[in-house]
Amino acid sequence: MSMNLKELSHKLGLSQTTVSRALNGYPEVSEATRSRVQHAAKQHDYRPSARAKGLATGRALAIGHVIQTSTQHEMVNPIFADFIAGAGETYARNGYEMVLSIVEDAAEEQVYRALRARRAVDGVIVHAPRMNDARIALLNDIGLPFVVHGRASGIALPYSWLDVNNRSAFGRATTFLLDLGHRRIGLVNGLEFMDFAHRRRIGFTDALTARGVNADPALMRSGEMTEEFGFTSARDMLAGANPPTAFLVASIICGIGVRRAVEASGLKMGRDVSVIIHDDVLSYLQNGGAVPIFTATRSSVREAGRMAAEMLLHNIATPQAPAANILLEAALMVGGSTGPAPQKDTP
Amino acid sequence: MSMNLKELSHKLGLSQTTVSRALNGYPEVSEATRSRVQHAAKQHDYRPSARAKGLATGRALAIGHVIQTSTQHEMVNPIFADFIAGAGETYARNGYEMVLSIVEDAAEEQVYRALRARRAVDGVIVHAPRMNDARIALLNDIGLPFVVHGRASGIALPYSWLDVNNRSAFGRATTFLLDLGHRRIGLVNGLEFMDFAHRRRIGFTDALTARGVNADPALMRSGEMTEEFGFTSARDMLAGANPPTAFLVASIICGIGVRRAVEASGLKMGRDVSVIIHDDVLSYLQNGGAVPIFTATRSSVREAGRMAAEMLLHNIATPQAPAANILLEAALMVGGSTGPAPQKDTP
DNA sequence: AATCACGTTCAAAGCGCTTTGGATGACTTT
DNA sequence: AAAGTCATCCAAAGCGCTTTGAACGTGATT
Repeated sequence: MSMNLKELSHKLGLSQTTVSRALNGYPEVSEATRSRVQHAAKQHDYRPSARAKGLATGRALAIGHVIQTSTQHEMVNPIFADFIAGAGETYARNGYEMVLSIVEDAAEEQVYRALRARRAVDGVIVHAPRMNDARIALLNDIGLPFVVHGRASGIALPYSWLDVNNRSAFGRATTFLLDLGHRRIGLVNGLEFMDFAHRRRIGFTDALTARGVNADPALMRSGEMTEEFGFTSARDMLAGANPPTAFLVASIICGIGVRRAVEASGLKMGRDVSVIIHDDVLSYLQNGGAVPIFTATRSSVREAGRMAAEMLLHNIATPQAPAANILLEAALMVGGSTGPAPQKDTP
Repeated sequence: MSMNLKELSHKLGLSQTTVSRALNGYPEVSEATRSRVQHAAKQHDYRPSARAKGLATGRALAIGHVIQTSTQHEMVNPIFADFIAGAGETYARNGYEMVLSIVEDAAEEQVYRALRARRAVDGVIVHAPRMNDARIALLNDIGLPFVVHGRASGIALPYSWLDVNNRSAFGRATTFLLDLGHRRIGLVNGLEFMDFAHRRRIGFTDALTARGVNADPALMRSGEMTEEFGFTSARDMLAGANPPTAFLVASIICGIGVRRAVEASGLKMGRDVSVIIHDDVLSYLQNGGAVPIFTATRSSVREAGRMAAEMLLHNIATPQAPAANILLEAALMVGGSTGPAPQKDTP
């Protein structure tokens, strides 16, 4: 159907060398022939075969994203779609392809090795790093360029990452609640072997102790960040002896569950109970319209995808460059879900 | 780093031909040498270069997924992550790769042409078909195998698709509400140039007229299926002169917005207002735990991804086979969001 | 007029596989 | 003993590009 280099060059009465060079912008081609070639290429919709080009150049012109799905829950990370939407824009602009591997936790190492051995990609983005994540050493080992979305506490050697300042974000949110008079604050966190969740808890507890408030273990939950988890966590805490007047919640999805629990308890969010969520600015689950539903620490994951992809392409282009790091600060946006702590009934 | 065929065959004292054949399961190799080769390959972690193999065989061993993101809203289809999680499992089992292209609506045709011309993929899955979707003719034209997730009304020629029976699902849900005594039912639908949304409306209105109930245009909204859209649609309808006692809602995300509006109006979902959603069984946004939050028409989009991928691989393997179609019936699952219509105050 | 430099073009090798069309030797068959 | 079968193996061509090294013609230099 569509033509190849041989046919195109034949049709033009030129050698494959010249045509290839004309199209790839090499200087040793006269401007006259270059434009003649470009015209013909456009006209016949010629595009070099990705495989042949990759074979010849040794570069795959593709980036891998390996996404885990826990066997038990079949859970897909909800921020994933927006992250790759952002990254995909960067790839498209630079002539790269994005290849996705879905993999169960256990087989993950094999997938990275396979990507490398088959020369299927020029680099990978590491998603959802855990503490002491083994993938970082592995990728260093096999020499596959990578950028981590997040960080992995406990890893000594330098590596490229892009992360939100989770500690500071949750610290500021906690202080904000304290300023409103809240003293009993519930934390609805992600799984704490995930690095971001660990950092968020540190930010939370540090901010509490800085004000002389004790972090009550009964008010801290961690789990897979589903709506149901938000609901049951908040419901149980609210049913306790000394219930919280505020919640700090790891995601908008959890936050929706928390709201459901608050309302199921006959309370009103923003009046009886304050809620702050972390908002990744998911395109399909925006935090309200003009005025945010939830007060939130906010950082666009789509933008993170764009930037992480750019870092990676840069790493690939200049392999000798040192590891780069980007730490984004989340914005604390006030919405309708927070207010002053309700006055205690005085006897 | 990792070795190639030449090195491996040299190390074994065999020709490349024999090693290649041994690994690819051809019969003209003795069992003794075959196992010797397989051992050595495993030991040295040899895997054929994807590019070289693709070039030699003419097959890409990759499937393309082109996902749109409207320029205006930067909206990513929320069902997307789970669909490709399902499809990815199928690909992994069959040695295929998944390549993703993010594209703005306008440039879509170009992306398909490019995938074909560059021989980057052996086939594609078409997501989110619109009515009279132009992509179907295009793909037929350029001869790129494809399977549509959904259908496109108005297309004459046969093509492979896998779809949920949206008309029947929304028809049954409507009848269910009518049986509960509801007569004023609001429809919160997707954009109606999307084929699935169109079919759902037909199912809804047909079921109403079958019972002699008029479909009130004031009770039908269509838009991008965000939480905010669900909220504003329900809020406005509830504020009308003759408000609905029930809602039929296109997705769980919209449903969450509808619930917010119901509660903001001081009403209780399941008692004052009934709500039925369509539930795609998104892994990160499950419809409650043991007992569903929302009564729902339910069909797993992850399972759809698995099946669509299988259809496509089958189409590729046997190109002469006729177009295949799969129509899935959604399950109507009763949850806590529906109940009998409230009695009208009789004067 | 011979040499040099330069801009432009090309033939051919190579990337790492698969696959075609033999070769080789052992074992039967006649 | 010659011919035919069969199971194994191999050399080499080919997939569609990029890139090396050389050739060619033209105008400037000596």
